[in-house]
Amino acid sequence: MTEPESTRRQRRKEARPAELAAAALSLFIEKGFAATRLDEVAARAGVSKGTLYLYFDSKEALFKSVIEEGGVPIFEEFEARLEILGDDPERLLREILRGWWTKVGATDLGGIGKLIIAEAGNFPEVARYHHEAVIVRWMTLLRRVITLGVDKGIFRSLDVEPLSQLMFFPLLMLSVWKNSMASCLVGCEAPHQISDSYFDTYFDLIFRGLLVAPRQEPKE
Amino acid sequence: MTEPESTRRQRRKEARPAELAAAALSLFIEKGFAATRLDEVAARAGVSKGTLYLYFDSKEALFKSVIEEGGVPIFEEFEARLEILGDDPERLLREILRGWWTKVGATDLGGIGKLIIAEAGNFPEVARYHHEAVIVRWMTLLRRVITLGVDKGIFRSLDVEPLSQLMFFPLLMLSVWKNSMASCLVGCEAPHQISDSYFDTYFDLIFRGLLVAPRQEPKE
DNA sequence: AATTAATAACTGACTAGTCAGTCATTAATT
DNA sequence: AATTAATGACTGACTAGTCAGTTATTAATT
Repeated sequence: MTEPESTRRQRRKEARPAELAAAALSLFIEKGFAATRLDEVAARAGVSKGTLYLYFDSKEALFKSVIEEGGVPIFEEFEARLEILGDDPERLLREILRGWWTKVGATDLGGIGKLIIAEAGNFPEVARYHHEAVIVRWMTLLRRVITLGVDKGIFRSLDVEPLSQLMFFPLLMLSVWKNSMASCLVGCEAPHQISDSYFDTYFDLIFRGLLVAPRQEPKE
Repeated sequence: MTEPESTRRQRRKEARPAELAAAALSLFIEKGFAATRLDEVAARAGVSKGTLYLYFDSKEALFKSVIEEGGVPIFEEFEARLEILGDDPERLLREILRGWWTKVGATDLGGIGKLIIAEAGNFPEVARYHHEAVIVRWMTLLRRVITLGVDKGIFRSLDVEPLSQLMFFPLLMLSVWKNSMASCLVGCEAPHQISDSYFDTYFDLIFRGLLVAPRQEPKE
């Protein structure tokens, strides 16, 4: 009668790949590809290293798999939901930006951004894939909505390419920050942490910069 | 008569540390800490690995040195130059943002940002040092100038903390991007590269969002 | 229902290769 | 001649990847 469940080995062929991928993703984000030990990945997934090699051919294959599984499904799901919204550009734009944050930026998937940034030099083809399959598609969505707003005369006629990047970068940077610096600054006295009013100020600033006729702010 | 200079070994005690640090910085930025080989650092600096160990105690000491040398002097130099400017907040703000870009973001030093992001998980104390010694000081400068503008009634009275981050993040992200994704997207067809009008649109957007009374844009 | 045989998921000790760090030797400088 | 900067072969610790063996599970037999 010695810990019947927890110590006995389990056979769960279906669940292993996803569990291993999740463990690998979190460790790759924490430590980077090269500094991550496969023994540690296996341990975090609750299996031995040998099991890892039943499901993935090599460390690099594991890395590629983690990148390729993450990001794409979420984008496609989000894109599908967006279709049914109207054609109010400001509403759509807020929806996309908030949507990216809640579905990606604020979740574990946000760490993929940091990971890609860190490993692009070592895995250019993986970075290119992620760029094509995820980043470009989100940016294209943004550009379409911004162009819609410009055509309708609601948004100012600025250069759409840099504009979409300027919309996105504060969110992306925040997500990257949370997955790198944030965890090592715990306990550091408050200033220069990300405050709650970040999003309010973000939307205020960009929409005032973007709209032809911004709403008046309340008199003081 | 076989290449007298290039093959003969040189003794240049003074120049070695800086040359080794520069070689290490560029490789750490390209590949990350763990994936960088000390033989490669030494080769790039034109010496052997043994020489590296004459000037640095360990790989980690080399890393710390590279981070601690880079960034701080530039900030202090810039801060000193800024004193002699007037007290026009908009001009000062443009000067700081442009100054950061030309002195840091667009140079090799910009890569330190990417490096810190990538390695913060493995070297939290180094990340904390860089945060305190560089990031916080630039942000404090920004906040001081923004507060000055708000007090003078030139800038809108928004929350200064997120505002300074929102000013800075598009530049930081651009710098990080150039040191990670950019190099692996060469030859990728034009869209989603960073265009020349990025800065124009950046300043346009943030100052229209920031100023109480933005300049009128030219009639169409 | 109980026993036995067959399957394959899982394990971890092992191998082969890599790389941070050392040190005996070489050669430039004083 | 003495000093010391520079070298690169060497070592030992570490880890990606392997594989012979173990055990949970399922199927067949009694």
